[in-house]
Amino acid sequence: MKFATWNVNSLGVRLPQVLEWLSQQAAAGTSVDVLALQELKLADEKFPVEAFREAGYHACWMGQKTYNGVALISRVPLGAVVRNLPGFADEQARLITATVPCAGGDWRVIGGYFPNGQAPGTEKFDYKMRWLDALRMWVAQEMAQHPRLVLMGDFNITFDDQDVWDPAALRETIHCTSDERHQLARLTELGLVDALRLFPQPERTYTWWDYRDFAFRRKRGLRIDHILVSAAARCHVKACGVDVGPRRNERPSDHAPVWLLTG
DNA sequence: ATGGCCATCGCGGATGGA
Repeated sequence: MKFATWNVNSLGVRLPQVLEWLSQQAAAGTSVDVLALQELKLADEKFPVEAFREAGYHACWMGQKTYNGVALISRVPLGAVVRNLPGFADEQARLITATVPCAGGDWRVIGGYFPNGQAPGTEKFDYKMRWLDALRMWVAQEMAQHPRLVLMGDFNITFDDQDVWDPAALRETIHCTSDERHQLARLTELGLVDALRLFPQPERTYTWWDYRDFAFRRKRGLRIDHILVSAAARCHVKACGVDVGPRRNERPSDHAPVWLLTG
């Protein structure tokens, strides 16, 4: 199985790039089985279900006009879909959970677009913390029922300074605060592993680069998109990496896809 | 020192992102 996550910053704009990337992956020998997408910025009725169907994918999604929006794209039909966090009232479409049937054992997949948080001390930061509390409860509950679980998406949090191009300058700024990292640590303490760090990665491996100031070219980025796996899932993990190729496209997303290969 | 880009909505420029 190959999993991937990609914040596309508007599926309306990026759909051709997503389809191109999926076909490139297939041509390279390992086609993507499950892709989590974030920042669709599309109302539900505008989701390009037909385009994905023609590419050989089923989909479930939770969209909203203008902002946010998440989807799971899968080669096989997805089951037991849950949208957003049960019990956490939220106007924003940020989470989607589904089961991927598999002969060797089903996979439970959660795709998330975590709140940005703006800056410590703001209303939006408080919302991010409350959302993370609710997410942790949900993931704990899901892990109890589904041992083989993958949590992936745009977390909008760096694990540590290795994920930051200039840790000194960005110390305690958004994505890098101790409060956010503490939340991320509590999430992993449920029994989840940061799959990318199971394998050696190139120096300065990031998943997001500012559109401004040639940040991508200058390797000034952050690693804020992650794939976390449960212990039962981790046994099957073969490789994990970031594909920076799509960041070189014309009119790229500011994020690059992260992928995970399992056996 | 400041802001530098991009998408959305909607037709100017504000808002949000990270």
